[in-house]
Amino acid sequence: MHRPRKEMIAETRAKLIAAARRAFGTIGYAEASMDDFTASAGLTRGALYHHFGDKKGLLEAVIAEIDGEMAVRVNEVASRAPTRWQHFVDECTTYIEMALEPEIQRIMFRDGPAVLGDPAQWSNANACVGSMTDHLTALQGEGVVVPSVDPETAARLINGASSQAAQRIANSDDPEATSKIVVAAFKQLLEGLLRKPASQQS
Amino acid sequence: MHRPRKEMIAETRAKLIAAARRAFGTIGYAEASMDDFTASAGLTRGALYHHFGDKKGLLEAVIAEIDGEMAVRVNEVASRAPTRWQHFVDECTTYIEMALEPEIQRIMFRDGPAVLGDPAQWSNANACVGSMTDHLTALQGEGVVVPSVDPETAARLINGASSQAAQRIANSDDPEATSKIVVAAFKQLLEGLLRKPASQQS
DNA sequence: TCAATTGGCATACGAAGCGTATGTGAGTAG
DNA sequence: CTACTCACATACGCTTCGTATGCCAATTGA
Repeated sequence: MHRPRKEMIAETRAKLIAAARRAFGTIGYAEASMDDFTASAGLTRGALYHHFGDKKGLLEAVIAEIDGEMAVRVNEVASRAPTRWQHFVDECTTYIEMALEPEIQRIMFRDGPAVLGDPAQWSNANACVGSMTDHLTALQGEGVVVPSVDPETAARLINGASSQAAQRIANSDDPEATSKIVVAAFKQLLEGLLRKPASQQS
Repeated sequence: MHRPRKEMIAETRAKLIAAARRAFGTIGYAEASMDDFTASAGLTRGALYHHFGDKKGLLEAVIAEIDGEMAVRVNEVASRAPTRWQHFVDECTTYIEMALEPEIQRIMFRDGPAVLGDPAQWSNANACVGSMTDHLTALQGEGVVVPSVDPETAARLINGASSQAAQRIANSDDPEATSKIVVAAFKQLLEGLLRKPASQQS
């Protein structure tokens, strides 16, 4: 039998990622003891070092997994929507909603950048921004969005605003009410990208 | 003599903050050994714990200092400018320029949020956002900015976009050229806040 | 001026946590 | 069946952190 072997290895990797994800998402990367969360997966640090090199390597793996999940969720919501612009806006607001989840917020927007540096430089995790960039490019082709902005740049800026939006909602006393206010402001900013019907440039 | 005593204490605090600021700004908060950088100031961890409680407390002090400096610099640039809207835009771009400095980027936008949490909740360091909020409020009063957005929320979102803008420029191969592209996209987003002359809403 | 006291800062100690070097046993190939 | 590979555990030393304790200069009050 060749399979059981490979399957066990894959399972070990998966268990480590799952355990680390739980730890990173709750108590945070810095506070998460490798001894503790590997033990919670029924393993030791030996397995961790073997598969991921070090703690940062494991974080990268966790981030890649989450990024993949986020991309799927964004695309699901994005698929339905009357216009492409609406599609794009939905994508952004979905992004904000996901960033509300403590695990995503902590790992993707807080500890991740602190430990691994600028997310734009992450080799494995940029599916969401890539999707937004594609839509902006298409919208420019359709004449909906002003042609002067660089799509990827705009996507990154929007990404930054989304992160702040999510934090503001999450830390609010009244998330429901705050959400309305924040999303409204966010959409208002997005309108800056739209080509205005009559006049132009200020 | 009552002064020398107080002066020595203040000097000790200042030396600790300066040493920590240097360490945090270069190698980063996590990698900065308290033994090392206190020694570089001719002191020990004893002084650090006495004055700041712990490493995080010292980081807070460093952040408060930097925030104060940033507020001064923003206000300097802000003072001259023909219109209030231009004033506001200049404020934002100055903010981006400051975020380009490695020390500020690392401490204020990377390690700070990772260690202390959402910057919006920092009690001592919010001068810059406060200033932007004030200007947005005034601009709404003048009818320049759409009345529907919450000023502080907008300021926070812009802040997030600024941070991303700075990172994008800083990590670029050609910062000069990238800067133009990024700032252009940033300003475009800001225009979403402007009340349009003729039509409205899309 | 001199004792008592405060408090600023250093030293000493214990507890984790991390990374590496090494060991071991199960699977695999020739 | 033997030798090798490799997934993973164990063991060790180093660094770092937090606290408990000690010391000495500066201040205070008589």
